[in-house]
Amino acid sequence: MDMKNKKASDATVTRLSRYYRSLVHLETQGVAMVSSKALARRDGISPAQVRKDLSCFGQFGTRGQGYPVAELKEAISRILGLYRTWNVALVGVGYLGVSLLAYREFKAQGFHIVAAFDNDPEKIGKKRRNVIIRDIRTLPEVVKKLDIEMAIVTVPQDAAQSVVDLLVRSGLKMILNFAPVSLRAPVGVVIRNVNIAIELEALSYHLASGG
Amino acid sequence: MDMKNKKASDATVTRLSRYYRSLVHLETQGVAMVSSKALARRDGISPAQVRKDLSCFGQFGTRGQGYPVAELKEAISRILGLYRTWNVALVGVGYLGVSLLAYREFKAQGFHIVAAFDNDPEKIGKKRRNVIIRDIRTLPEVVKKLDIEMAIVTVPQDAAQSVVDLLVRSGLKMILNFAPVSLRAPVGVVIRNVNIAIELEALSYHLASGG
DNA sequence: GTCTGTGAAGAGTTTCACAGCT
DNA sequence: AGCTGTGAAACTCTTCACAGAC
Repeated sequence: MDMKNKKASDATVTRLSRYYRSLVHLETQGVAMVSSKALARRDGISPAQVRKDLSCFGQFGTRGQGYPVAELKEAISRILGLYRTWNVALVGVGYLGVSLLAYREFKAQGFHIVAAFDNDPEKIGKKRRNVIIRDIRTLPEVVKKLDIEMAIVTVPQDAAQSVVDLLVRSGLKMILNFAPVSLRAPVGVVIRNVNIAIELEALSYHLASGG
Repeated sequence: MDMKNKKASDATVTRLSRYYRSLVHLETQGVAMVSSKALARRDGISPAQVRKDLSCFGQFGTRGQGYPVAELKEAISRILGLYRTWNVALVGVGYLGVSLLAYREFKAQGFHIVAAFDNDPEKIGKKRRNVIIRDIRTLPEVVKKLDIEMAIVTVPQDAAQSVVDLLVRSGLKMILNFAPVSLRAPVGVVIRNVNIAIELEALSYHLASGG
């Protein structure tokens, strides 16, 4: 990967994902070129922000013209690692876990959930959405055998830290955590947290404080 | 609400939710006082950050002693609006929607999903997790009748904007959106987005760019 | 001594504004 | 003319450091 990558912040990477979606949409509409202004408006972002974000990774536009939709889409797909597929493990097959197994957007972006794990003997061995549920204790070997690089954690709070420890011991470096708890992991392991209850609390803050 | 509220950023409010969870935990452990340092360590945050965050809303601590766990918990619960219950509508009863209906953390924090809506005649009239699924067209009247103030949107991309428009017309001001698309709403309406695919993309960025 | 509360400094992010290309 | 790319300015958020309270 020979992109210049000055230093993209987390916020920049997140916006890149948005641009990507907009570009996919524009491409299906047959649009060939798009200006930072037009891209920005679609996402409620400033045109300068769009240009700065993109400038972290190279020069994709032509002055006076704008950005070529297809090429920019390709470039972002390479930056975000969407040009390839990723094998993903799902740990914790509760309601949320099952709904993620069925989530189409994942497969569409190249994220394949190839294994699911749980510790409930009732669940182990069964299939949900065509994925077999395995004993959590087999995780380290399955990770190696299936070449898994990412994990999605949807276990209860209490179990989350020990699951993360197990994932780290198994060599995984990318974890998406849905348990409502702060997790510790060694440097080099990237954990992203999705905390649905906290999102609602942020909303209720606005109402409660007289928004 | 007579708190001083200097100007709490989104990040501050999110951290408040974390502190709240830690405080709940500490209270069950019988801990009476906690220092900013101890609170911070539990969440991987700096002690100064904890103090600054709290200082947005008042002075809750005692110098030399720390913060009284029970009182601080109460105060944050008031700030975040957790001292009361909120009636919430769920729009879009797909896999994700159903899993949110079953999400215990919501009820524990006072968020009650009192109505679910869909536009699929197959689903309308049936119950999932003890909540009846209603015709989306009845939303405005049901919102009024059941005193609903928040909505969770789990419909497909294409439908998301029109659902948000309907919610806004029905008088809702707080929306939690799970559709992977940027939404427009008038000022005064707070929309928070949870975009699960984007989270995975941010992870894959780190791996793809040689993390 | 310990620990909070907070102004000031530092770091990071966004916006501005304009040079330079088409 | 229109639009990108980017240094500089503006703004925001975090950390520092210390006065003041126990």
